[in-house]
Amino acid sequence: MFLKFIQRYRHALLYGFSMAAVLVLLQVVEYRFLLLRNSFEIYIATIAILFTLLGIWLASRLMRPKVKTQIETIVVEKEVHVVATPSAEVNEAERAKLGLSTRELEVLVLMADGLSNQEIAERLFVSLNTVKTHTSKLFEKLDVKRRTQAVGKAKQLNIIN
Amino acid sequence: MFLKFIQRYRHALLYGFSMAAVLVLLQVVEYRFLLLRNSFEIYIATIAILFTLLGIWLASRLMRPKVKTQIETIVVEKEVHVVATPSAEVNEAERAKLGLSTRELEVLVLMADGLSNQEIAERLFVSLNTVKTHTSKLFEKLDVKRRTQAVGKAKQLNIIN
DNA sequence: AGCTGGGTCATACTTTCGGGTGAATTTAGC
DNA sequence: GCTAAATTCACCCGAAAGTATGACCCAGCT
Repeated sequence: MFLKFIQRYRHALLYGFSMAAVLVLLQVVEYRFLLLRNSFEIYIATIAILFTLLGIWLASRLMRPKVKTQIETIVVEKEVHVVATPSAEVNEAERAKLGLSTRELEVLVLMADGLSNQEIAERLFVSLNTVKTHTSKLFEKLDVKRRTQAVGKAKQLNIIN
Repeated sequence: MFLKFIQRYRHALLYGFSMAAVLVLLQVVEYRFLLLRNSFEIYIATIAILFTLLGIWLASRLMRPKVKTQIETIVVEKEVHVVATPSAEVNEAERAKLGLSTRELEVLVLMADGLSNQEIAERLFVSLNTVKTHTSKLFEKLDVKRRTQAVGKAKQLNIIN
């Protein structure tokens, strides 16, 4: 838990600590070297440059490894699939765990096929408003905000497909 | 000559001017707001944060992907592997076949994570309108009408994981 | 009979999407 | 240098999605 947090936000944390360290360091030496020579500007400029470099470093750190992490996590997911899913069973377990009703599940499936609410409504012979109600509850139960996320999460949990 | 120099190092110059401007600005207001409240640290921290952001921006400007040609040449090699590769390689072949640009692919990936256009815009440091343009072209190239379908098709084609 | 959960529908409102169009700027390739 | 593709951004507009709230019906349970 805690370790994972550190792992995940290690760069941000490191940045924070660096910032603190630099500030402390600069304050220690400020009286003897900088302010004596009436060079407040140099002091600020130093900080500016330092933190610009830090920003550049941060950016290069944060932008790269994203793809890698995704791939790795997905590999894990796939291993799970192999070990424990004959598809239709986990399906039911997860569905029950989340408290999804049959109707909501139907909507979810059609949603995953990329149908619009209107199309889902026509397919299920209900009104558009009804579909919206279902999707709303669906999002609530799946703890997501958008249909794209709902589909993603549902697939990940093996509720559908 | 001189114009070309400006053209080429426009970002660096802009950075320099920004830095100067911020310093001046901060010095103008420092006496009334900051030092009055005995918050020298806040002053420094503000500068640090500002220039960190500037650094990040600079980095994302300067080290942006210029790899288009490389990718396309590599694609040829990787098509050889296509038969026997499950994830990351088929990726490239299909991407090239559909003519998806790097930026479009980035948008696609974030879209598959269930982010809204606004969130994607913030993540990529571009405007909402730009993201919309990308999604439009994506839908066209993937021959779909909605983002849900785009994500589904992309996953099916192994363009994204 | 009363309560509960699922399903249905509505109205009103806000936000997000997506289409269409045009345009400036960069970059790569010729 | 010129061209083509890529990237960026803007404005408008209509459609779709999503939120909030309330209401009605019905089957099953207590």
